Amino acid sequence: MLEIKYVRQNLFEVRQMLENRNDSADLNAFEQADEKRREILAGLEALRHERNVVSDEIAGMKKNGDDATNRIIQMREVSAQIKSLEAEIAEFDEKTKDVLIRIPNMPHKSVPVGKDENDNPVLYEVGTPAEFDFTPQAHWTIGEKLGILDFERAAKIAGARFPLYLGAGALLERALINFMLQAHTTEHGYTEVLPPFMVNRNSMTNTGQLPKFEEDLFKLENRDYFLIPTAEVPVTNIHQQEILDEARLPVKYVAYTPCFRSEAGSYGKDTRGLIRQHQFNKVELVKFSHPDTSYDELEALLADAESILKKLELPYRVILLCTGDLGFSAAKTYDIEVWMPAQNKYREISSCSNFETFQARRAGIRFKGKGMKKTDFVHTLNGSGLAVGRTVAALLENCQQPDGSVVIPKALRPFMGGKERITN
RNA sequence: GGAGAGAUGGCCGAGCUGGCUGAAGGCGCUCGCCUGCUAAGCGAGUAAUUGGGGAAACCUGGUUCGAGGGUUCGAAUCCCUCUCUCUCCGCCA
Repeated sequence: MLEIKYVRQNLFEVRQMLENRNDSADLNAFEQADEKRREILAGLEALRHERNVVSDEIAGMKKNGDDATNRIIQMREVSAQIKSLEAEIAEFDEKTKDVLIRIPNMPHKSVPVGKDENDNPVLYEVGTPAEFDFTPQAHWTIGEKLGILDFERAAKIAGARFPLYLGAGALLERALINFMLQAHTTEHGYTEVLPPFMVNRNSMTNTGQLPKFEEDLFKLENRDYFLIPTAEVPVTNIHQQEILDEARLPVKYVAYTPCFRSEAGSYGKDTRGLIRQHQFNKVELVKFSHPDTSYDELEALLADAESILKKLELPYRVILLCTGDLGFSAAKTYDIEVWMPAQNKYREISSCSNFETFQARRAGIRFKGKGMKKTDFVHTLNGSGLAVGRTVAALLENCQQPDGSVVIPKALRPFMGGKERITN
């Protein structure tokens, strides 16, 4: 959420931002309701002041045994007025909040203006896609032939867009999770957490999934719980409504969780394979940073995520999301895209973002340090480190052999019980 | 599922026969004093949020004692609803 004062005083900039993001938040409704609200508030506060003063007077009179009946009668009227003004102001309050909570974050100055994903600049490429002297197979073909992925049976169990890993496939998924957690905890200084996989409405609102994107989420019936679409939600909410000690910053967490997404509106996209599933595993990095250093932290976060791909020797590139492709809550986002030989293109495998104070303001996550008179909002950041299912897909495709087997990258072998290759 | 207890400031914890309590006391923290160093000791200060005035120091209004509603001139304190936590019993991993 943007600060209400900021929106009030920078209507032009906010309007421009909405245009750059192709967003339709109703600023006019905000402007009107906000003005009306402030107008009423002035009168309301004066009346409240009167009530407070006279109530004290009445207390004094009663203490002295004086008759306070007149004042009490007079205050009855004031109280009634306060009550009606409060009802009135609540209406406009709700209207302003309703718009405010649907306004996306302001992009960082370094974010290029652009219409959609085609305008995302490629920053750099790492590694060279391997040359195959045979036609590389899609990962789902490789997986099914090796008997480690079974989408048909998964569909019987749950439906389309669910994975079923078997044997070495299940082991591979688990090994990758451990491998990533190991790297981030021991080499990059993150603290491992294992959070709830369902959260309440409030937590979803804090991180920005709600109220705008409810249709993307799985919700439990008859209970106000949602399945998490990313560990960002529970982990960022660890510190909601807290005031952190400045000396503790940055606070860094890494969490493995499954992620659940309805994928509403993506019918026909990536219908085969592990790329787009209703349920997938992800290792997520989350940081609570001092505002002054949050963009350094973003670079470091990106590097932490990249390091996994480097260790796995998978070719990838890094792109910068333009305004038209930027997520609702993010001020700046780097996507890491891994090379997929069968598709002959790069596919997103990680998304690393700085949310600045957008989520912190919604969630009430602040910090205070020595010499600070007031608290300040932290900057929250997060990034996939990495999406595990997509890593499996990339690994199967990039490491496939002419005979249909898959060679396991050296760095991963200790997590696979020493296994060097997946064969039939 | 049944029966109880509770939710107060960074933390612990009073208050809860309505007004002088934005909130005692302690811990922690900050500043000063003292001490050869450390520890101890002494003194002062220390909630958040939002509006107005001021260059600033600061002055000043409103709101906030889990959330929402009600009673009242006035509520942390009384009433109702909800959420969460804890204890005991039952059941179940």
